[in-house]
Amino acid sequence: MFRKTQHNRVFQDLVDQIQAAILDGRLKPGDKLPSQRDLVDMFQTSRASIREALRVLEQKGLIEVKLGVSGGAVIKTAGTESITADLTLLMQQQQVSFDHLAEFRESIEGDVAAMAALKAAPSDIARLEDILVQAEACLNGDDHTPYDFIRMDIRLHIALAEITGNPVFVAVMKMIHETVLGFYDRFTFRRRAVLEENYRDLGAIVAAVKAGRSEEAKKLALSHVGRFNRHMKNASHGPEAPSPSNRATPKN
Amino acid sequence: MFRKTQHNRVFQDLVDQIQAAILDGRLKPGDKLPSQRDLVDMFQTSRASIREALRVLEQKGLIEVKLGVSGGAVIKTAGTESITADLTLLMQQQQVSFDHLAEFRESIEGDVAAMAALKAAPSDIARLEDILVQAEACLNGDDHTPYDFIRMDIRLHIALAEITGNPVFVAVMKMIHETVLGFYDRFTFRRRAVLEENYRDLGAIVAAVKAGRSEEAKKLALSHVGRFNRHMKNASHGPEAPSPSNRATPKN
DNA sequence: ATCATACGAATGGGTCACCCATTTAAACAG
DNA sequence: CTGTTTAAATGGGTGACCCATTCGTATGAT
Repeated sequence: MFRKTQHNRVFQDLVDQIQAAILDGRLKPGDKLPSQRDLVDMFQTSRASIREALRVLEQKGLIEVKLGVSGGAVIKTAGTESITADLTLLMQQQQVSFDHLAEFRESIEGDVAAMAALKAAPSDIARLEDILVQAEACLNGDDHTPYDFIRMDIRLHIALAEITGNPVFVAVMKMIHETVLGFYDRFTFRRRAVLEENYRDLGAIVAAVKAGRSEEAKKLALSHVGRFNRHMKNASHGPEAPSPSNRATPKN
Repeated sequence: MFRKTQHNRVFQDLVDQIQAAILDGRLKPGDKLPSQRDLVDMFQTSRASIREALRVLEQKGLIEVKLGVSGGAVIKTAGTESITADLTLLMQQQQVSFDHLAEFRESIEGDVAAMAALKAAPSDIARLEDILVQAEACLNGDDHTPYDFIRMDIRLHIALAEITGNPVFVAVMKMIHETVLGFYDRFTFRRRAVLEENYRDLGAIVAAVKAGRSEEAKKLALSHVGRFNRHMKNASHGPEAPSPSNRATPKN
């Protein structure tokens, strides 16, 4: 039951030690780790092992490695990026279908909108309305690009999640929308009427949030998501079932 | 806009390629990657870079590396381990609190129970009832271990998610519960009355699912989760805010 | 023949001594 | 004072090498 002698690999020890230092607060975001060569001296190990450890910490999203003199590994501010990437990965592995995502969205977006309506501060409202303005620009601007409008749609939904103040909702929301984005390559909306309907939905949701009407926001978000999903379904006339495009996890 | 020459690090290219092969299905769980030295020949790179790539893939939970002759890197079955580890990490960084998780649970578990009530097949009911029997054994058996009962509680909730047929719910549910489990080291339930109340809740939920009463199942699940969260809150009388035990990411 | 032991090959883990590209700051020329 | 060059420190990368683990196989005693 006791662990075997030296059963830990060297790089794992390094990862544990550095991670513990970060979690204990001995290393704060923005702090810089010693150079790889100094770490070699400190830990009495080889540079390759040091680098494997840094690679793992980097992948975990705990540090960021920069090049050049006085570059090095700096402790990153905690964020939800890595977990979003991992969940996206899991979804791709498990062959999650668009219907699965749609069902999940319908379960969660209503609650998010309702919570946002209860918690929104004036600055939050301003941010939402700013996104609305940008969305309208994408809709009516000269360079009318449906893809940009969708980006704004997603930004608004994530903004709602951020208003809840709950990072779990933010992480899950980002994950869902980033994965959904993978479907747009095939089923991009080209009908302007659909986009306009979408825009009106967003405006109504923001108005309800602004007024603090949580139940109304919830109902609007639900019908919005439901209608969106139906449009996506109608747009999918392809031979096989929709599946996300096979790009690797982006920007990781 | 085009990426700079060789802007990718070598190990990142390797990670992307191998990961894409796994996600495409060209590499299936159980398959074994070539040996590190063969990969050196195939990719025309150094062994150190190969190993950094394998380390990252290992950390992502995509492969498992074994020692000895005819050891090597085997593709792992998709799992939620790495995601759970990441979420645990976030919680340790105090970015996610128990309250956040609790709020999220209350948002999602009701819908899961309702969907399960609508979709449950007789075999699903049998499985739920089997779990109930085991939970009762943990409660009344000679070796009365609260921890085992909690495991059964979690198994039942995950079983409900599986009945929905939606892998997104399953993944999210596993993630949440496995993370919540990290709190039990400090706030283990020792009062038998709480456990019994929990058990009655579960029985009622299963009964509602069996009868196909989705709304009733939803309400029961909501009150169950809400009461559970209140108990957890009351149990936390410690000086500081509840935070998961500081063990490193388990078995990763 | 059978079983136990010893050996050797292949593998991942680890180390060392290098070299290169990038980046910054100091030194220098105008 | 300004712009340019240069040197140093850093992370990225490579190849040769050794070690511990593991397993198949050969060897040998029974």
